[in-house]
Parts: sequence; structure tokens; C-alpha cells
Amino acid sequence: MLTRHLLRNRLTELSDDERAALEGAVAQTRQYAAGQVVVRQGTPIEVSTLLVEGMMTRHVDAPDGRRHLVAVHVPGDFVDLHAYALKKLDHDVGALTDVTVAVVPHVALERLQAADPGITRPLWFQTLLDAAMHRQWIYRLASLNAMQRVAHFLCETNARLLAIGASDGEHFALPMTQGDIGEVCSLTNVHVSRVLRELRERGLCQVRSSHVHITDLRSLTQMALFDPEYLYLQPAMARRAAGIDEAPHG
Amino acid sequence: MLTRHLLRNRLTELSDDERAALEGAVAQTRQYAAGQVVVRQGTPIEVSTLLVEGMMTRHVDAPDGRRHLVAVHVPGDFVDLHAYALKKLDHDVGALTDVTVAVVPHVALERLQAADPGITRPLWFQTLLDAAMHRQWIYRLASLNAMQRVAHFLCETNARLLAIGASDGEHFALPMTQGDIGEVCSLTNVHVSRVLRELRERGLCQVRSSHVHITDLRSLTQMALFDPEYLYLQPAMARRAAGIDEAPHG
DNA sequence: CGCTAGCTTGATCTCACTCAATAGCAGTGG
DNA sequence: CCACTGCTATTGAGTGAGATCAAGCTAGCG
Repeated sequence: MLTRHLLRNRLTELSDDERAALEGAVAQTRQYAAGQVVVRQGTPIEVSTLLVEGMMTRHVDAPDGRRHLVAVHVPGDFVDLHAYALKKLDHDVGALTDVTVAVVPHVALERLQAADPGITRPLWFQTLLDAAMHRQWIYRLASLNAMQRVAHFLCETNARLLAIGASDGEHFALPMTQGDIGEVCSLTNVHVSRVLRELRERGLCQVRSSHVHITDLRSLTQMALFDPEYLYLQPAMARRAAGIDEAPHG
Repeated sequence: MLTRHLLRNRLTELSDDERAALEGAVAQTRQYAAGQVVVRQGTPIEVSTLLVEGMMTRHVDAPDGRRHLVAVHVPGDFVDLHAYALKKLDHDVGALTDVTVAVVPHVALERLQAADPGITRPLWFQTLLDAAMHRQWIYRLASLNAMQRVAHFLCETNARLLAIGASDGEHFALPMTQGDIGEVCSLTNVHVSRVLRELRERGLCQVRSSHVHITDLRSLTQMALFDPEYLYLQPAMARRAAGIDEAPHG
């Protein structure tokens, strides 16, 4: 089911009916290769993209040729749902890995809304989650040092993957180069390398060739001043994401 | 009219009927003194706040006691409309100056939506504008140096005030201390002071005691790499905001 | 095998921070 | 009226986190 990861384990979830309805709004699935730009900034768009498999990015192209990531997306994210209301985007959307996406035409969303106005709320919620993550990225850049930033990003990614079952709370795949991580945290690849070594030496986590192993989630969370509140996860999931309740009972 | 500045001069606007309907959803107006915290992070909320007069902030309280602004709001902004869908906020909302706000209960918004589903779109749009500004704040912190950041913020504020008629394109009131500007741009008050001197000496703009005078908008815009696209302004307004068309004809 | 992309490590540099001192100005109270 | 307090702005000197530059290393791949 293409929408199986959408709004999973969040405070606002989709009912089975809503999920089915949304599924029916999918026009087609599509594949993109790693590195491809899927939506170019400023282009008028009439469809939105639900990420089914792989990872995608949203990034601003700076005039000096450098780019900067403003969001990283995991399966279940409605990557450019905001285009439904905005009609064009203020940034690019790209494939970080080879990806599978579901294409949802805006006219289909309109029909859906007309048929069931209640569907609007969870979709709106989804775009607001994005905004909440943006705010946390601002905080990360403004208030944390290099090691905290990287740690915070790893905690966030772990939490989001946890919610869709793509992390067990300690291990997850992260198909990003150190340069990519640098574009998220506004650091050079050189410095990311040093930071990752330090994190390894401190016994907090190991990041190697597209795979992350968090060895001490509790400490990593504290060091990064990470609080998953802004992800609006269900309480049990939020506790696991913060390393408070790693082995949930019941 | 309390909602007169809401979505003014944007690509998505409110119809007269919608504006009137929204006006009817206002339960009361309220005043807050400068410095007051209006909404505390995490508190369940059942109303949203439309800023009528003055300026407000949204900021994250860091554990070390420092705070960091993630948004500055001007009249016409629906400051915490996102609480309508999120139900609680991941940040604080505060009054930067003495402010007048209109309080809109969420139940009134629900009634409004039920009566006229079309109202949803512009409201959603408004929250997406916020997200677009967040993205630009990320870009600003990540890619610009101190002087560019301050200049970019001044350009943005000028553009937003222009849209509601609170700037003539060159002069506007900015009731922020240099420390406040520092919290926006992630700089110390000391460095903001130096940057403002430099901007003055370069003949780009003068910031003094709560008043900004932009003396060379075109150059300031270029220096800051500011592009108002992300504000989704109507074309004529966007040109003025970028200093391309300062004296509109016709 | 050689090529390229990614990672690592070292040396040096720089932008903005920190610390510190001074001045201006508003409000408050004697 | 002046003294005192607190907030804001300004300027200088020294410091440091992360950037930049440069060189070598590793691994996957045609």
C-alpha cells in the first residue's frame, strides 16, 4: 500500500477510509535515479509527490553555485504537498537515492476534499509537520555547535525512521555522504569527518558507509539537546525516539 | 477591519465574503504588553491569534537559557494558525511591542470551514507562507555571512511591511534592539552593531532607534542575495520589494 | 589496472565571539 | 536639580570554532 507510511505513529493519523481514499487519488508511481532533480524551483506544478521508497531532499540553490538542504524526506512524507496550495515551489526537490514516488494530481486532491472535507485536516497537519521541522533546523543552525548539529540530525532521522519502522532505534540506513550531511548542518565535509570521528571515539554512534549505528542513544540525545516533541509523535514512540524507553513493554 | 491586512497583496487573496466571514469568527480582541509571552510551548490551545497591530515573535527556548527567534510577525499575520491543526505548539509566541490581537476560537474556524469549505485554501496557504519563510531563514543562517544576514532580514521585513502598507519601500518602523536582530540572525549584539555601522558607511541603509531607512534598496537586495519569490507576493509588489520597480506607474 | 568519489589528516587562516571598558539616554527617586 | 540604575549602543583587544588549502588514503568500478 503506497500510503502505508503516511502519518504513521503521529498524533494525527489517517483513518482506514481516508488512507484508502488517498490511495485512490494516486495517478501513477514513478522512479527517479539518485541525484535527479524532480521539481525545479519556480515551475508551476499540478501534482504532488508522495515518497514511497528511498530518500529525497529539498534544497535552495544559492547564486554562488552551492546548495543548501532545507529538508530531508523519508518514506511516507508528502514531499511537496505544499505545492497543492502554493502552486509553485520556492526551492528544488531532488532524489537523494533511487526513489519510488506516488504521483497525486491536485485535481484528485480537490475531488477528495469535496467528497470528504475531513481529509483536509491530516493533510494540513502533514505540511505543518514540515514547518515544525524547519523551525528545528533553524534552532540547530543557530544554537548548536558542529558536533551537536550532526548528533541532532542523526537523532531526528532516527526518530522519523523509527516511526515508519525503518529504524530499530539503534540502526538505520542513511544513504548520505559526509558532504550531504554537511549541507544539512552547514558544515564542510572535512569538518563532518572530524565530528563523526569524535562521536565514534566518544562511544555515541558510528556512521559508516551509509549506515548509522547509535551506540548510546540516551547520551547522544542529551548531547544534541534533542527533544522529539516537534515531531508530534505518539507518546510511546516519542519516548523511544528520545532513548527514554528503548525496550517498550506491553 | 481586523482582518484587513491578512493575505494582502499575495498570490492567494481572500474574497470580500471570506474576509467578512473570518471577521465574524473573531471572538474578541486583546492587548499584550511588549515582552509578554502569549503562548507557552506545549500548552494545549483552542484559539488562534491574528496579529492586528504591533509585532510578535516566535522563538525556541534553548536549555541554556538563550532563546532564538524562528519567526517575526507583522500585522495581518495569523501568528499561530498552525495550532488549529497541531493543537499545541513546539515554540513560544511573544509580543515584541505592545500588540493588539484578534482571538479566533478553533471551533469558530471549524464552523466556518463547514459553512464554506473554500476558506480552507487561503488559510492553509497562510501557514505555508510561514514555512516558506522558515526555509529562507535556514538559508540565511546557513549560507550568508553576518552582513548579508542582517541585510536579508531587513529586505524581508521591508517587503512584508510593504505588502501591508507599513513601509513606503524605504522607511519603516522596526521596534527591535540590536540584540533582537542578533537573535534573528544568530549574531551577538556586539557584532550586529558593527554590521549596522558597515551598512551605514556603505550607504546601503540606516538603522537607528527603531527606525530603518533603506538608502539603496537595489544594492542592499543584491548584497543580501535577497529574492522575494518565497513571499508569494503579487508581481508588482515583488518588484518593488526587490528594488526593481520603486516608482510604480499606472 | 587506473580512475573517480569519498574519506582522513594536518597546517593555516578568518570571521564572528568573548571579554572589557565607555558612553548615551530614560526613568526613578531623593 | 542631580545622583543612581538599567538598558542600549559603541569600540577595542584577544580568542577560538570551523573554514580553507593541500596531500594522501581507500574502495568501488569500468
